[in-house]
Amino acid sequence: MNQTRDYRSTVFLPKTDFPMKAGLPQKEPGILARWADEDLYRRLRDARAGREKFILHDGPPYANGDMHIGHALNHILKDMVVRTRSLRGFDAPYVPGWDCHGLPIEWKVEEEYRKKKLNKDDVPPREFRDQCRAYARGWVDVQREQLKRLGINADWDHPYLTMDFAAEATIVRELMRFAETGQLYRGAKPVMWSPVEKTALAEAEIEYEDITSTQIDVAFEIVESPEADLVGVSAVIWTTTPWTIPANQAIAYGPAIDYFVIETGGARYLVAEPLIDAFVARIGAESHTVHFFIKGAALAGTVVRHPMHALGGFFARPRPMLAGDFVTTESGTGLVHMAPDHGEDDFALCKAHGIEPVFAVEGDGRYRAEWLWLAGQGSVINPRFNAPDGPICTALADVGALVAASADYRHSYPHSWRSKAKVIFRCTPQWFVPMDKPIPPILPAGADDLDAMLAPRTLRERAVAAIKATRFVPEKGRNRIGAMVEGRPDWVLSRQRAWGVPLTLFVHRRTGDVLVDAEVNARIVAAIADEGVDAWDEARAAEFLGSDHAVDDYERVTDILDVWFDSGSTHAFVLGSGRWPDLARPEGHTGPLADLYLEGSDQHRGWFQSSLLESCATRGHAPYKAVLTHGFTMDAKGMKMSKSLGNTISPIDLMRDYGADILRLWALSVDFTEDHRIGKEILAGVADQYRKLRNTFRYLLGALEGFDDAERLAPDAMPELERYVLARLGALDGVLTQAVEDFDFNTYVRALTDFCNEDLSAFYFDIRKDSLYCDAPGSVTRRACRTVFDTLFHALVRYAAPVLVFTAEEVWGTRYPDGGSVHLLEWPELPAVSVDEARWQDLRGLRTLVNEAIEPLRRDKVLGSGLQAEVTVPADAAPDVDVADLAEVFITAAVRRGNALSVARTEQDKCGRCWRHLPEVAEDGALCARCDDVVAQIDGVNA
RNA sequence: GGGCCGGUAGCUCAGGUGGUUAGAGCGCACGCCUGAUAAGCGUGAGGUCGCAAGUUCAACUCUUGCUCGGCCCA
Repeated sequence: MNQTRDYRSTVFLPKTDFPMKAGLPQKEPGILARWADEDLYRRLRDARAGREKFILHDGPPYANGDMHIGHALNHILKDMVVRTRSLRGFDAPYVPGWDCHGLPIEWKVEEEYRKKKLNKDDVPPREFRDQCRAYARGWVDVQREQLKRLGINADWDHPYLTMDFAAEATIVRELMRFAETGQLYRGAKPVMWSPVEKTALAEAEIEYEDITSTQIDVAFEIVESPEADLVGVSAVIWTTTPWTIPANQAIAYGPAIDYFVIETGGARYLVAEPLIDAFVARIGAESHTVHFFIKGAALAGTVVRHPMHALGGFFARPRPMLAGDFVTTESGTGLVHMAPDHGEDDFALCKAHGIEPVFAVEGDGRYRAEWLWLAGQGSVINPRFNAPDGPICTALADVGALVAASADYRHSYPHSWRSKAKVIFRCTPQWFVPMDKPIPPILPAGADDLDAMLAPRTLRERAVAAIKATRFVPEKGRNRIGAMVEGRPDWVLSRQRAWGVPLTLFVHRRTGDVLVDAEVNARIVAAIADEGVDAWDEARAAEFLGSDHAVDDYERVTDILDVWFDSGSTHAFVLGSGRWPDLARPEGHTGPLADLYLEGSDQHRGWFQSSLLESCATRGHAPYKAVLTHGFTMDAKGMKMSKSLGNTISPIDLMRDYGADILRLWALSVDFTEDHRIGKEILAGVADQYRKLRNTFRYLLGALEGFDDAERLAPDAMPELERYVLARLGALDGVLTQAVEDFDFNTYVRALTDFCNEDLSAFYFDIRKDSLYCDAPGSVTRRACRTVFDTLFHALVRYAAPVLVFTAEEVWGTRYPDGGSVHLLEWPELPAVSVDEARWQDLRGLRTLVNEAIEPLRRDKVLGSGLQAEVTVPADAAPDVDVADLAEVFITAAVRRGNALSVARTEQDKCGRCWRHLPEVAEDGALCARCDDVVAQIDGVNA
């Protein structure tokens, strides 16, 4: 026994096959394949059958292009929501969907035609739509695989597509609800119109870019006025859209603005006072004289004539000067030319004075063939058409009305985001949903007259009320969508395109009324459910109208619906149709069908709003109980990602390089409610965090090797350290539970990692190494420790499962190879323990002080390991704790009490097995009493 | 140009209704251990809280302006 023996083989070291290095990119696909084989999604549905539902309704991404970082973030968050609710015991189904109709896809297909030198107009519409359908289908399949790779647990085999025939039929049915309740009207309004795509565009389809335009000053001769001195003077307007002059019908002035008549070069001009200098500079005059002042309000009743009045007809009509509160003196002349066809203010002001639009510009941007000036010419967005030497300016100059013209005005101008071409405001007949028209109330069963009186009267009022009733996370979303809904104009539903759901309406040719006939509508819906939107064909009109209506009496509307109407109806065809039994609400359910909509903050104007309006109009309430919004992902410097800047980061690349679990951990670590960043350094940090979590599991797995139930101890029988750790776990559980409730995932992840770092790795694991490695397997401390490890394992693997979906499965499978999927488990139930946490906090504070005191001795090479330190603590520190227990918690040799905190190197010899320095150890390398017993046992067994 | 939101250590984030030397984790530096080892432990250094005024006895926290960035809109 005098020989030093190597006791390594007698120490119970952690033992596991769970590798330290994850190799996620290689490992994850195999786990995905297993989930697919086992149909994990369906198994989870079965496991939660009958439970309370939590329904997240997936907003449909557009089926065009590869998954980008925004898609990845959005779907990871959705998956986290669904998985955490499922873990909490809810039945939380996840039916993914795609938005398939609309201009971008149509445009791509047209582009393919152009490449083949084909003209879209030569292709039969049906064939064209088939191509669009195939194109959308292709991207659905691509995106589905990319999203699956993120580990999203969804019903991938049964997604919803807005181009499914059943979906198209439901959208049509929803439109009919609007018609039935009088919430549709055909009006003429200036809408954003793209002459290139020949269609009206939604605001979402517009982008603004700086361009240089021609600016012109045009003189309109005053021919009548209550102010006699004004007759013969030229009212000067300034514009950057010369092409609108041929549609001019009035001039607006600001009633509060001061105007002057000035004279230069023999002509007299009416101009707003603050703008005189700029005007004079534009016309290049050397000098001018001021004649007289006139207040804007005094211009009422003044009439001018169009510079081209000699053309007769439309141009010969008098142009009134009208008061407009939108007129400012920021630029121009303080007089604004009014073309009701081509401006919102213009339209409204002229309408108020009985001046109607004239529809002079056709869809392709040319003037109508019979228009007296510029007939058949255009396009109006062509810079040369508007140029100082173009046809408009030339004609104006010829009649002496062009006072100034230069092609040098820089400003921001709307463009079609698809074609990048300039768009114009243009009056066209369009279909609208009125925001402020009184509509019949939708009342719950049992409502009385008072309820009816108090019910919101208009769609806008309904929407505002619904916003009040909705939970917003974060709360600021309520303010944002609320302001938009309160200020938004009527909803333009119609588009003059081919790829979309038709407005399946018949309009009476004489009365202009929309036909509302339940039988006709039923025939239309049935046909579209069978054949898709192609069924809305002129040849079928008689069939749809049936015997009650004469085909010749009705005009079949050929417009298609704004795609926002499609997506705004998803709640109807996904949640309300019964086609997805998992999403069915129990009998008698009222109110919103979705618990949650979760999208980027841009959707306040998009899907959140279109869904809100659609549902309020047809059901009287929002389709969702809560709305969760996330910000946008920026690059490492906080700048937005764009192809042109070359700073885009692809989630597909990240999964290849790091693995989906790293991407998920990133998404769930940042404050997604704000804009947030991603970059190399950030991902490196996330990867470090991941390794720490992984090693925590690895250590637990290793330490739990061979653990069985017989070893288990009740908390009451455990040392206080164990009960303290269980209490810490309980506190963590509370934080995580609340974080799930609040959708506060960054707190969730941080609480989890902090616990693993601070409470486990740096504290509990470190302290219990001695017991775990060296105590006899049957010892109370070791059994208590392993029992707590088991509890920790079961809790942590569940907490981690919604975040690190692949790693948690790997962890679970390592311990329970036949234990099924970790993702079928529910939230852990923890033993109830009570300890004085404050006392432990003090003790840990003392532990830190001890460590600080040890450090100088280490530096001076007096000692290395803390086990060589003999610590004196003040007598009043932790008075109720035994010094032996203090030594254990501090991981030092003996602790004794004295006056002040001090540390010295121990005199005791080191046990050859547990390396502790104890008085009973006869010499360095000999055994302490505890180890002597354990080794004897082991030798006995092996003998 | 307008509305809304945001800018706290290298990174990710905490910092009720203004009040002692602004915190955590990670990273980093230095050290320890070599029986979690491409791991574990300890100590430490890092912040004029975007900038500038103002209110106040006192502001990261309130007000205004500016700046940078973002979303939406024109």
